[in-house]
Amino acid sequence: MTSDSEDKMSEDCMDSASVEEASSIGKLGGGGLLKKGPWTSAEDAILVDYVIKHGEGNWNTVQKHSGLSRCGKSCRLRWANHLRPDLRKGAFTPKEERQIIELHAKMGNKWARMAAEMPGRTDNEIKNYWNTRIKRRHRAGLPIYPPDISQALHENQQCQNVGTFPMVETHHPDLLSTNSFEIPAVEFKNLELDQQLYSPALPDMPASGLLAQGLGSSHSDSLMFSMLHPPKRFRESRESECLIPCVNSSTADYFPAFDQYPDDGCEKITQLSSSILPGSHALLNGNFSSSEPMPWAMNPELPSLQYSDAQVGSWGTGTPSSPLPSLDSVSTLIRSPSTEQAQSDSLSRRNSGLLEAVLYESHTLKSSKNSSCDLTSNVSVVAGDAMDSLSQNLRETQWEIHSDPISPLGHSTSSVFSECTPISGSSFDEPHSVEIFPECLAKQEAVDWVTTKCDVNEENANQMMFLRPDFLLASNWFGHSTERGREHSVLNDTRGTLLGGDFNSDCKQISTMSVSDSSCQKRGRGSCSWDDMSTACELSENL
DNA sequence: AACGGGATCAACCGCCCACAG
DNA sequence: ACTGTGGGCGGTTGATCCCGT
Repeated sequence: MTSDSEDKMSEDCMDSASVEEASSIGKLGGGGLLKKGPWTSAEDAILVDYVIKHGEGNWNTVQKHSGLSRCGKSCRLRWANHLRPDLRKGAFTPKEERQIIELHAKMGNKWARMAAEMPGRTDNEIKNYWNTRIKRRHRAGLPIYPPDISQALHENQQCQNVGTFPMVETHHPDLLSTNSFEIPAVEFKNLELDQQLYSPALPDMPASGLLAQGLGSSHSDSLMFSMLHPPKRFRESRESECLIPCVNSSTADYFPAFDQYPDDGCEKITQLSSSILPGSHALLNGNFSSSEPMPWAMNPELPSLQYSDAQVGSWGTGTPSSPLPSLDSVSTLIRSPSTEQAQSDSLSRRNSGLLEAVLYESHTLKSSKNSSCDLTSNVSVVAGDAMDSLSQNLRETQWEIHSDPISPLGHSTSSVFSECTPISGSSFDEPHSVEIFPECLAKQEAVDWVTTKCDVNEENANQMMFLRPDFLLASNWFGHSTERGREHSVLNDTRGTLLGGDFNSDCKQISTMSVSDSSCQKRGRGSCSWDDMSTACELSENL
């Protein structure tokens, strides 16, 4: 449908006021005016009935076949976001929250693709969650991504370069479609990293992500924006079906290594998650967080992927006020200089353009701290090496800045760097560390287990209920509490009842514990969200 | 109890792409 | 090659909820 046609269709969707008026005068139904606004249980039932009989698709025929006075798009959305029997309703679990952040670091604002990685979750849910989280973090002066995410990402950047795993996108369509930022897999073969832990996902860096998230220094803004803002959107869904082997599969499917740690709780998850974060937004987004609120993290109006020129400029220029940390403090812990040198030796000029900007950024960052660093100044480098160099810089940067134990990915970090993790008091990124004590992890696992069980049951319930003959008659199946216009799943409420109290309690408890014992080097997630934990930590500190 | 502001989320909007004719 | 249609996507809006004062 063309924009015009769709616009026309949208126009056909009259506003709520019109709906009420029309309803009162009997104009609804039969293909006349189309209703807008909140869906009623009856409408849901009609739509479900239609889908059962006709299947998904042909949404514009819903009105004709079912008499539902909704435009096709509205029907599709309602089905996809609320009525699908396989939906997982309810709050995101800590595990899911983590996954969202990781996926966003990897994909950017590709909500649909992210949703595809999270069975039962909708793009809308994820988008809302993310936007809310971003607002919160901005307001709190926190970076978008936990430092560990970025660090893990950089770690993985190299690990995946090993290129032994064929999974996931090896070339992001955005990149391929927009510029020369193609990173030949062969370029990674020379890299040596024996991080078995890591999965091999190759960088999946949407142009928009790379671009807006951080490569955009004031210097590179103009350069890369022109390069990376191709047609506004690049069709990804279908390509993803090819590139992502397990669309709509479980996390374990997408990240096969999960299968190895079915019971290890979030630690394994974080370990694994670190492996799925190839160069991406986080690369240049959240990983610059330091123990102080970043200026660029203070602008609450900027979209998640956008930073002011001043912000990004400060990265590249390495001004005295720049939050950039020491770059070389831990490089040897990560990879031997010889390895890096060897990679540098493999530089070529095949890839330029964006990569130049990447490397330039990398170089600038590093040189800002240590002008004697022998990082190559050649801005025309192999993509792999460019990213590697940048990764190295950022990793080092983060290592020094974020020796804090707060990050949920601390496990992965610690696992990667073993016992070398410096002890730090706190960080303002995740304002205060929420360290995972063994008992905390146990709680996390317990919560996850309960959540999982509930979800399973919920899904089963959905599926079974969906098959019940009285399903369509029982509009309350949806658990709609029309009170005050909101809809709540009965199941969700039940789950919330089951989890809510203890969950929150655990969060505060964990936060208190971690604040009180910053020497603990075990880092990772608690049983609550980062933001919740951050908030709890703040409260703890205030107390 | 009333109020205000932030948080949340369902729904919509505008744009775009794939595909069939 | 062109056009129309179906459908998907990301961004935005607005209603409601929640919580602190």
